[in-house]
Amino acid sequence: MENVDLDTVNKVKPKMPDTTLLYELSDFFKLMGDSTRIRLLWALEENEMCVGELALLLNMTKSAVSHQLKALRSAKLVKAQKRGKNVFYALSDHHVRTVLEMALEHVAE
Amino acid sequence: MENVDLDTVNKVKPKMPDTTLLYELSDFFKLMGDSTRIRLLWALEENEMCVGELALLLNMTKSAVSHQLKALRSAKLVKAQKRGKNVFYALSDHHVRTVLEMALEHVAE
DNA sequence: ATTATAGTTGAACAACTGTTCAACTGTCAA
DNA sequence: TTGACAGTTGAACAGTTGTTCAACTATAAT
Repeated sequence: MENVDLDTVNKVKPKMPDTTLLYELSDFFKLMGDSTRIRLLWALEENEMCVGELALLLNMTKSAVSHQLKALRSAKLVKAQKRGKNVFYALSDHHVRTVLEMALEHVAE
Repeated sequence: MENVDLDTVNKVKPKMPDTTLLYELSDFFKLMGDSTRIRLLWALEENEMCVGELALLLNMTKSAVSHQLKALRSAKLVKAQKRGKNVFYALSDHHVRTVLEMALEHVAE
């Protein structure tokens, strides 16, 4: 004897996005849900930088930075370019900028 | 003998947002970075619903749903209203809608 | 060739996260 | 008041995550 409105549930059910899409969506947000990665993205929005510069800027080890850059890279949020001994990273998509600004607006209110 | 451009680092450093803001920002994304919570938000965008309905819709226990709703509630993303034996949840802010659609656009490309 | 630096990688570890379970509160109906 | 149902809560557990460490590759300079 459940006290739920089945009509409501059945009305909403077909409007839910595809499961695959939902996972991609939450994976995207998961990637942003870490202060280190957010800082990396923010920094790269200002300037392309190599791993050592990013490490210095964020006061972290190169290893830690490299690990996080790898995550951002496999999500295609940043791209890497090797020049000499250095690997320079840059935003691959300025869609990211919009989302960041959007969220900042939400948070800052 | 570090091979980094200190000028770049020093130029970017003051442009980085305040630490507190960065944490709020990543906390916000962290909250979205879970498929259950995303689905809850999506569902509530269609209709306010009680815990039992949400549990049915998402095929989860009421307990699990309740736990996640609590997280969303303390972040002020949803609001609760008790009516009789039921507790109805609704989006407290349709800023959320914009961010979701924004991100969806990014993911869906 | 040798050495030093830049960056990457994988394993290990601690910290955190989401779900389950069981016990609980509060509300309605009989 | 008793019973049934809606929802909440905290502890426990497994799975995941981020950083560290040490070993590694690759490039440049001497």
